[in-house]
Amino acid sequence: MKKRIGWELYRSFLAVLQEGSLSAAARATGSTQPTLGRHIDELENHVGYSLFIRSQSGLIPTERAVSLEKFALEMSHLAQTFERIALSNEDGINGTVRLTTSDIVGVEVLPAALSDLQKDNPKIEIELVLSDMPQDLLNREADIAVRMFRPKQSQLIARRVGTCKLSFCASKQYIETHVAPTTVEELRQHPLIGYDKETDFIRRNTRDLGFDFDRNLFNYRADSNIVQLALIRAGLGIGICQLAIIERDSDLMPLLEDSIKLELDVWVTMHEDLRNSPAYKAVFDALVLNLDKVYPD
Amino acid sequence: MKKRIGWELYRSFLAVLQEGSLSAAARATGSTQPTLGRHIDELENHVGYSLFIRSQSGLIPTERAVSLEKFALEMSHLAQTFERIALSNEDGINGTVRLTTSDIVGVEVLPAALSDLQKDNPKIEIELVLSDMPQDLLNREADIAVRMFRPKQSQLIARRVGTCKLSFCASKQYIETHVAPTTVEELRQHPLIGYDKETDFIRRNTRDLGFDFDRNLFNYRADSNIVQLALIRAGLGIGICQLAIIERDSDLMPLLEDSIKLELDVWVTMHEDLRNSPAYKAVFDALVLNLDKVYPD
DNA sequence: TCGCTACTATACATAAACGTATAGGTATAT
DNA sequence: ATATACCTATACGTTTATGTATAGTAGCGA
Repeated sequence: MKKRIGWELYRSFLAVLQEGSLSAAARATGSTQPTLGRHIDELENHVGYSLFIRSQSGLIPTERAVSLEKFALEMSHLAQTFERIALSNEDGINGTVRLTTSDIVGVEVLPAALSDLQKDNPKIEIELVLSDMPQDLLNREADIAVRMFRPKQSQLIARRVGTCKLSFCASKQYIETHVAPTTVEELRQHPLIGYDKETDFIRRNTRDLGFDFDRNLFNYRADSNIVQLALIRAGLGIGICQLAIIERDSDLMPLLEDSIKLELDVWVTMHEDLRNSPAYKAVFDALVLNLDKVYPD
Repeated sequence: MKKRIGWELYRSFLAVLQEGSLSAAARATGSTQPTLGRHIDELENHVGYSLFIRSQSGLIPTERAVSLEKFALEMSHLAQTFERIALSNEDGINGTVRLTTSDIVGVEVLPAALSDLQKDNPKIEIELVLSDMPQDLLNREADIAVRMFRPKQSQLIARRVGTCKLSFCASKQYIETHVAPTTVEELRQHPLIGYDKETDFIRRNTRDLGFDFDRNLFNYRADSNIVQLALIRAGLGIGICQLAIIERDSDLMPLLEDSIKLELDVWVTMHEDLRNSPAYKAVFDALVLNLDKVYPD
């Protein structure tokens, strides 16, 4: 009531919450344990109740502390963005840009797509956040996102770069030791690799696919697409993968290529606040250019 | 590059930017002019360039400073939200809730709709922000919004509470001294009150209205709906107003009530982060309940 | 059981941040 | 012209915040 809470307290609060102890938070922030302790104390007697219970193994957040974390976290994202934008020079394209994509795109597609960019603008640093959450950009966890759906938020600049086709596939080794299926029905004779949890995204996109998908169909289940791909590559069975990835890997063979009509739009998205910063624009443009080749319409 | 920018600096930066001078910012933050000056200095030699040019009339922000303002501003909104949520008590519904609505709803409708709430929960404090921006909630400028369109952001909890019908109307005094129009065509004989700038919102909602709207049609133009209403009440002519408001004001008479088929959905919206805070929930529920009566389907 | 390594809490000296006071400058009004 | 009301910049003493050092406690592995 008396005075406003100092913003440094939010920062310390978040650090302790994330690191789990005053000492660890001190290491992470470059401060010291007593200082962090004092900050937490100050914050606590500001709000009037306990935010952490002290223990020998660290500070355990109370329920209310957890419920406040997201605000401090967003502040931290904004502070980072502020710093990065402030430090990105106007003449000469440089700075750190944070990308977020699905795991599979981050591992299989982006490195190649970004190599040109690195050549042209060696001073740009890229941070890659693998995640499927649609809200990373709004929370400022990332600056630019590559996503398989159209973003809904009006605060975002979005560009559609192409179509991502999916297909069944297996490793060459698997094909050589098994009889390749020629119809969808024959798939049931094979060990199948697929998802575990049915997400909204999967539900939406498998609805009008022609045949029913169900997690019980799969012999190997994994929610991570890179894990699925690793299983396919190991020759354990047949799975679904982006055609673009299959074609670039001589060890993978597409199967029943025309049987599955699953095409996803590929979008590159950026927060509109970053439009005027040349580094972000350069990365955005490079992604649009290169992903357009990877995912032709 | 060496150390992170202290979060207090962002706060001071924002204050100076908003207040226009070190001294004013000092007054606003409860700090002092030398301290603010030092903070700005520190921030500047952190980023490596000048953020303000010092003058006798205060500090004038450079272009880059302006481009950084939004991040500090959002941080400030989050800090405020943190504080308010932290201080809102769990047992006993209290705390400060910030509402945003259009000016006309804020002035004509909300006070009555909130009176019940105030009776039941005298400890809740309401701050009212009059604005038409759809993004106030995302920027954390407000906690709950009453809007005439469906919010697009998935991070928001939205509830449709009813339909807002619009109608032509005039003051009783005007009707008594003029011949009331009986057809749309006769409207042209009368002084009309309407908008000045054609916003997206107006364009969308007047498209399939039957007759062309154009700002040149209006003899009195104002973008603010409360101003339009004031002009109508003053008996200057015929304008458009919410039927709910017309019916509650015995001085206003609806005209050609069936000629204009313009119905807007009324939505109450809240950031999902606030769902668990009882004060916000109470206000949200009260708004849904009371606006449902004001705007029946 | 002993030693090692976590951790928090406290004490104390120091360095950093701060506020007060003041100088100096520039408008605007009297 | 002179007074007033702004503003920034600088100097200086003081408070405040911080880091170092240490004590005390719990857990873990040899």
